[in-house]
Amino acid sequence: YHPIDDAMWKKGDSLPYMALAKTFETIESYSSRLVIIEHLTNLFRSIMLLSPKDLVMTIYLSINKIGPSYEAKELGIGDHILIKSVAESTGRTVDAIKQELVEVGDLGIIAQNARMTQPLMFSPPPLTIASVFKTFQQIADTSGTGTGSQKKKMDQIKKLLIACKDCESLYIIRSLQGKLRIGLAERSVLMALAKAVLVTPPSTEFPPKVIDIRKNMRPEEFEEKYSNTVAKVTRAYSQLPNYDLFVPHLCEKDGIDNILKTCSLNVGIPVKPMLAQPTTGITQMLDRFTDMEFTCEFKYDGERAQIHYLEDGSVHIYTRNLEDYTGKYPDIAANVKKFIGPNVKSFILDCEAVAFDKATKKILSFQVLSTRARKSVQLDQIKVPVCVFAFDLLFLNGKNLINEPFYKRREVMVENFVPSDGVFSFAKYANISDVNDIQSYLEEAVEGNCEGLMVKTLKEKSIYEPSRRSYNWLKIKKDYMQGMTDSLDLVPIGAWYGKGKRTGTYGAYLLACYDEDNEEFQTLCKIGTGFSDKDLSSFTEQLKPHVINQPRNMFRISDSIKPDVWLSPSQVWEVLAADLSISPVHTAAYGNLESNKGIALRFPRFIRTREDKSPEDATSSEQVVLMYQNQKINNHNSESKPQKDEDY
DNA sequence: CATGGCTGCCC
DNA sequence: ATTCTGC
DNA sequence: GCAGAATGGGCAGCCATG
Repeated sequence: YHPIDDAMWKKGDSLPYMALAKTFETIESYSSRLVIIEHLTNLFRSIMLLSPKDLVMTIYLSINKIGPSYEAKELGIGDHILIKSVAESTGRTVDAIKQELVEVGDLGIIAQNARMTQPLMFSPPPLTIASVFKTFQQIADTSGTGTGSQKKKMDQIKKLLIACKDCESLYIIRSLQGKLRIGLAERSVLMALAKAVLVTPPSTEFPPKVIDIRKNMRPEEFEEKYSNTVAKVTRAYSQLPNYDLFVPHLCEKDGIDNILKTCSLNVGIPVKPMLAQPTTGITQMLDRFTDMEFTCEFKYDGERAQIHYLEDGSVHIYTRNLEDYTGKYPDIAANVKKFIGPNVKSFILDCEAVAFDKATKKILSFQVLSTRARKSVQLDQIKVPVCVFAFDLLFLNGKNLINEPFYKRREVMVENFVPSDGVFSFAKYANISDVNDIQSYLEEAVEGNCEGLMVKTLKEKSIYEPSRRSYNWLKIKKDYMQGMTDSLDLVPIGAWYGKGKRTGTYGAYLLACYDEDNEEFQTLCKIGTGFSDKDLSSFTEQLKPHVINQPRNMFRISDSIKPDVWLSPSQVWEVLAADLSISPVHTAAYGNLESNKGIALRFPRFIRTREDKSPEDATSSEQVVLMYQNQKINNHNSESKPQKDEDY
């Protein structure tokens, strides 16, 4: 590939959106990530030479964002508005589009196949990367009640669609849906970016001296440089996850060499957080950490909070996905001075914010935390107080700690922060390695209203490096472990058509338990995970004969749940879940715990069919209530309080 | 001005 | 969040 | 083992509708 001669535009031309759309089309036709990355690399090489100003916008369009999470506005566009837009621009009804969606499984394909029927005085100019990106930003900026902002958004979408040629509408629609689904996500985009700057080094000359560095290099030599570059680039990005700032540094002369310095950690700018991989048992965990020292920590059920404290005393708080949630937690900001040691001037602390009952000094459930207001919260209006549980320290007093081993980071954290009742605490931990000790520690964690344990290496491979392996930590929850959580046996009574790679089969089902007293099926959850591809197609076949036109009278269903098809009860499926919650939409044990509310499953997944059971043998509503009441923590949040309190 | 649907984001 | 799948 | 793409419950906040 020659990045100048083979590009579909010339230096000085505006970068056509078609160049990106065609690259997406190619990428979509391959499943090998190596091939995918090579194609995107080539596009990036051309852009860096011919239209360098458009590189950042192209990256954003490739990862489906319009800016860094912590500052970008959202599109505020969903399937509803998109279907309406496609319907209007093709002169068809919303119902017709929805009907076709069942067969096609992809709104983008429908848009691509349709002829746009808007009358045009003259054909609009071709889309450019800049015009598409700008329109996306304008859509995000469109807001306001009574101003018809949704209509305005639809008009902007329709304008885009009319200007689309060829496969462009496919990717415009998918971008607006927030799902490109071409087998490319941020990690591969970063690898392609790294490869592009390596293969065709940024240069002030045009054409540059080096078009393809591989021509003067042995393949092994290139491969080594490449993996080195990827490591540096992804590392740098995780320290400065902002393409507006990061890309210019990368494209400087010697950008790669200096990238870790030019894109260093900054207090006030979020860091990509370390994440954890699920582990099915203690043995598996021990296998992963053979011959390494590790530590076990309670895994609290709250919200990840990366707390930044700047020298000027200001505080910023970011979520797991780098959203700015400072406005949600003014109480944490106000409390910082209560929990820092005397020498602390600035820090980045990795924590979990957990709902906390000050009276009983107990942790409250995630569901309670989620009722907290989220925007511009005033200190005196806080209804759900939180306690911060800190577990890692990434930065202190101007010093970057992410290259220190975990035991060291923890040491510095414990030295410099001060637990404060109901306000701040260290995540409880123990440096244990014996299987039985870990087992009982896990039980203790669950007893203490936690989800389970986090397991982390202390010395070897213990630096804070989300770029290399984003799942370098392990998590153990009791529901991952066989025999530690009761499963449920439930009946599919409805189904939804699958989308994307599940087109042609049902993609999700509505499950119910059986209420013996009323002889009715009551819904407990939808389910869409745990199925192998084979399961998906065989269930679709098996259940087809059981499709019914109307829900049976013996189905208790809330108005807000409308499956694409109803099913007569015919099978029983074993299902696992992490928790049970009070539900506004599901009808299991309706009114039993709270008036007008039922019970639902949290994180439901399919395990297997229960060939030995018939629908009436499914888990009963009574059993569901018992399971709810047996939870260590629930939303009534007290063992002493009777559960039934709806009438007094 | 209340309600309900849609969206984004948390898990 | 959980899970499956191709590489 | 990674990266990507299917899918879950449930909440606040925003906007249209009546």
